[in-house]
Amino acid sequence: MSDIQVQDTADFLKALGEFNRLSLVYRLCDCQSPQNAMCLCDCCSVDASVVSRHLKTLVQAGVLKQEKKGRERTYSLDRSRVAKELRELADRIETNIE
Amino acid sequence: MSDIQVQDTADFLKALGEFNRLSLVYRLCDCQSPQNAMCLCDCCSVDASVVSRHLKTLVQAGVLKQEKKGRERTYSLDRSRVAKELRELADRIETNIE
DNA sequence: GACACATTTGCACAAATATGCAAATATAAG
DNA sequence: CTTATATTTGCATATTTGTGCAAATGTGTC
Repeated sequence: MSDIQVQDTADFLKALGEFNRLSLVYRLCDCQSPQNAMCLCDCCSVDASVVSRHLKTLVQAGVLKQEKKGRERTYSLDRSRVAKELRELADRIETNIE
Repeated sequence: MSDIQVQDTADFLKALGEFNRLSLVYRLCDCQSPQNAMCLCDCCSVDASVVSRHLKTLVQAGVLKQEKKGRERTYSLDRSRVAKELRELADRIETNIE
């Protein structure tokens, strides 16, 4: 496994491994439609600018998808992508190479 | 989901979300028997004391199991625990609550 | 264009983190 | 007990990261 692959996976996990960001993810987990940033602010008690930055981090890590809707931007979980990544890691770790 | 549960999961992911620590995990992935710290030093080019600290972090996060063997300490992946945690998260994220 | 609202960015700062080195500790072997 | 080896800890430090506030930007509405 190349260093770059390891780094990519580490970055993906790091994006999820912070309290406020994971709270945002769980919050979006329960939403059927994309949500805008203002709405997502409710779930963590930090400044809107901080939420904006966390959302950006999650988009860059491939956890969220972003859409422009007029003056708002809406966010939704990339459910299949995140689940796939986590399951691949789980499989890799559980498999004891003989 | 309680704040404490979110924090625990975030801490677990954060432990995995660092290059050298994830390298250690992948390295142990390919080992059938527990390895000592000196041996594990090979896989990341940092001081032994740094490896020691990373291993401690991973043990505290429940990723690794530690055993004392004479003057060495050996480490092994808690494969089932890690896989279970990752799969639970994957399931939660993939499931769109109707 | 003027205004309102949503979001991002620049800046400053505190806290957390990763790191290396040297010293301390633990323990096996002689 | 002394020595050698494995690991941890204390300390200093550079870097990264999370945060808030104010200003800037983008965009719809009047």
